[in-house]
Amino acid sequence: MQFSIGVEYAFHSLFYMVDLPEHKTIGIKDIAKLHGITVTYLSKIFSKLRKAGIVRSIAGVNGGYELAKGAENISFWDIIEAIEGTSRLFHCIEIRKKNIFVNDPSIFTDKCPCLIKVVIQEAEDLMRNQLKMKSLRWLHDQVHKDFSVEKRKAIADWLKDV
Amino acid sequence: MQFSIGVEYAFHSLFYMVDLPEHKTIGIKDIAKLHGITVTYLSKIFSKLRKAGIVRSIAGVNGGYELAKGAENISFWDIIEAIEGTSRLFHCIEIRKKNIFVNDPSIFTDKCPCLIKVVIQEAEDLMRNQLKMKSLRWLHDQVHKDFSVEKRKAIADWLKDV
DNA sequence: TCTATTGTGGATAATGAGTATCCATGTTAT
DNA sequence: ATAACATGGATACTCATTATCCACAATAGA
Repeated sequence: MQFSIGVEYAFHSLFYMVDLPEHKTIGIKDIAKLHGITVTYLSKIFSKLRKAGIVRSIAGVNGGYELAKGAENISFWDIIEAIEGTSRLFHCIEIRKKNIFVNDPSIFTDKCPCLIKVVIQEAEDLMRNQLKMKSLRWLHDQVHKDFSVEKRKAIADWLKDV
Repeated sequence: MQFSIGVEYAFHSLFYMVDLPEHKTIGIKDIAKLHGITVTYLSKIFSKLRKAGIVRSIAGVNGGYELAKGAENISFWDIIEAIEGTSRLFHCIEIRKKNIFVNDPSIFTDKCPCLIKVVIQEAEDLMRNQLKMKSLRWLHDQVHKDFSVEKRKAIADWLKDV
């Protein structure tokens, strides 16, 4: 039970896009090369990010992607939910409906929703809310603080040429 | 990205075992019939619960399963971890290692562990801790509070005969 | 207008985890 | 001894994820 690899690709792709100069886009081709994966595969991931309103696409020559809103308004959970979808960790499929006590409805009248589901979803919400509090901007600033001058320059140069 | 169905089978199986009289065991066969699944499949789930120290097995005639400790000492998370394992939601496979900046090690010297992983794991820990606070006993008492006298009797009678 | 560049989406295959069953084996009360 | 019970190996089926190829649409610049 893990997040898909697409979440990691999304995080690391978006991380570099924070430094993109205003009105400059970056092509899928360049990010795919950066990660060593194919263009068409990464495009599926960016398709999800686009539908979630995290990035914006510009078609045609010199087109590409840019962040659809400020990095401070893109949370960790926004990115995860864009890739993983909105489904819950515990999806009660009501196996109780099949159990032997069901034959007598007067005896088997559980309250719905199932309490197990409620408890697990409440715990899940704690996690989600924590992830909603950390933004892509925060991640970017924390990480860049520890980058050397040379590394920041290397990234900036690379972004200039793509 | 969801918990496996085994988690639900485990919860609903253990729920009935709380009412089991002292030193009385229940056979896999009866629980499997209750849920409408095969004995061998449910035995895989109970094998995990046994290895996690949640239930204890007695082989041979009149054998079966019983809780290995008090229901108040079995948390929601204990049950989930027994079935799902201990792996984390976000397992950073370090795609950065493949990226183009790696060719120059003096430039690419990220601190490990990856900050993305740290943040997600901290959020996950909030969820885990919340699930560690709710016990099987608590679930049992909350649900039984709302059960009718007839239903409680039906369950008790069923447990007496298995 | 033509063309090279860039994103979009359908079709498809490979992989791997989860779901599920059957059967052989070991243990134990009667 | 035997019937009842758990255990573990082998196997197959299903399904989401991972991944690629290709045809198509959009667009900037020659």
